[in-house]
Amino acid sequence: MALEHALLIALREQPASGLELAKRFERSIGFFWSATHQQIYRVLARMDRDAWVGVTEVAQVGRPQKKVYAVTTLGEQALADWLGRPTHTDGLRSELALKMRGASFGDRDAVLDVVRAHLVDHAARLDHYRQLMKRDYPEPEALADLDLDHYLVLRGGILTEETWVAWLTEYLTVHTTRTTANRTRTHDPEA
Amino acid sequence: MALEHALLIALREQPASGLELAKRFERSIGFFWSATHQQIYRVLARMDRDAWVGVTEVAQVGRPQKKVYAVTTLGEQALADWLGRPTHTDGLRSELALKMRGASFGDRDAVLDVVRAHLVDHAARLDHYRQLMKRDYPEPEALADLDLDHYLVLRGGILTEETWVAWLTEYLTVHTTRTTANRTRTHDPEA
DNA sequence: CCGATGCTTGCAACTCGTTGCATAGGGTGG
DNA sequence: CCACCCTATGCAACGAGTTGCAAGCATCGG
Repeated sequence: MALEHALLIALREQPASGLELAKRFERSIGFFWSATHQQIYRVLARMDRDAWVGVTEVAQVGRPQKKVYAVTTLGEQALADWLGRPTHTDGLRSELALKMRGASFGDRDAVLDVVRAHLVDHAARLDHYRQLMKRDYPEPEALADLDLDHYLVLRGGILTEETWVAWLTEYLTVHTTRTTANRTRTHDPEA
Repeated sequence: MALEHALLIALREQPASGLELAKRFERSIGFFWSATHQQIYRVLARMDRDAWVGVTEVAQVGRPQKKVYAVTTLGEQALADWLGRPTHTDGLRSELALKMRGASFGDRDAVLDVVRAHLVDHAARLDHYRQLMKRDYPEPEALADLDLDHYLVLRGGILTEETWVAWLTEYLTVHTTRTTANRTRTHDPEA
C-alpha cells in the first residue's frame, strides 16, 4: 500500500527503469523502505496500467533495452493525496527485541552473541550515515525543499542507529556484568 | 516466520487461550510485535498440528469454553533453537519517513500536520512506557532473568520513543521556522 | 558460429498478515 | 421470547513481499 508511493517519490526525483530503481532502493531510499526488484516490477506494471506512470523504451549501447518510467499528472495527484492522508503509527516489529525478551528460554550466551552481531551491524550503519552526512550536507543551514527533507530523513537514520547502539550496549553491559557476578556462584542460572 | 516464536515466548511465560494472547499482544508484547487474533489462531493451530503446543479445553462460568495452549518439550526445543540463530537486521520500514522525504511533491502543511499527529502519538506512548517503568520496575538493580529482560526491552521502547519525539520535533522545528521566513516572501513555494 | 557472461525484464509459487464475515454459546433487557 | 451484545473460535479471500527460476538481448572470447 505504500511501495507504490515510494516509487512515485523516487520517480519524481528522477525517472528511471525498474533495475535502476532497485539499485536506488538499496541505497538512500531503502534505508527506510526496502524492496526487491520483483516487487518493484510488479508495482510499476500496475501503476502503468492505472496510468500513474508512463513508459518510454530506451535503447542503450552495449546493453539490452530498458523501460524508463516517469510520473504522469494522475500519478502526481495520487502522490499528493497520499502525502496529506493521515498514517497510523506502526510499532517496532523487531525480531531481536523478541529474542532479548525471551532469552531466558534458551542459551543466554547464544542470544548475547546475536545481540553483539546486531550491535556491530548498527554501528557500521551509523558510521556509514555519518559519512554520508559529512559528505553530502556539510552546511545544513543552506538547504531547502528536497535537499532539506533528504537531510532531515538522514538525520532520523542517524538518531535511530544511535538509539540502537545505545540500547544494545546497555543490554550487553547489564547482562555481562551481572552474569559474571553470577558465574562465580553457579554455572547454570537456568536451573 | 517469527510470530510463532513470539507466541511460544508468551505461552512459556503463561499458558493462555487465543483471545487471551491477543489481548496480551495488545499490551506488553505487542509493543514490538503486533498480531491480530486471526493470525494468532492460525499459528496456534499450526503449532498444535506440529506438536509444539498442547491444548486443554477449559470450561468457564458464564462464558463459552476456551482452549488453553501450553508449550511442549518439542516447542521448547524449537524456541531455544530459534533464539540462538542469527537474525538479519531489518530496516525502519517507516511510511512517515517516506512522507517526510517526499513532502515537496504535495502540500507541505498537510505533511507537517501528519508529522504533528505522529509526534503526539509517540509522546503518548513514551509517557505510557515511563509510567509502566515507574510502576513495574522501581528498582532495576534487583531484577534478574525474565524480569530483567522485560525491563531492558521496555528500556528499548522508551529509548525508541524518545528518538521519535526528538526526530519529529527537529523536523517540525526546522520546517516551521524556515517556512515562516519564506512565507513573508511567497505564499506558494511549490510554483 | 558457439558458449559464457551480464543486464533487464518477468513469471510462478510461496509465506505472512489483514479484513470481512460466520458460528456458537451465554447474558441481559424490553 | 426475542433482539441484542459479549466472548471465543474460526473460514475465506485478498494484498503485500520474498525466493527461485527463466527468457530475451547484447557483448566478448575462442
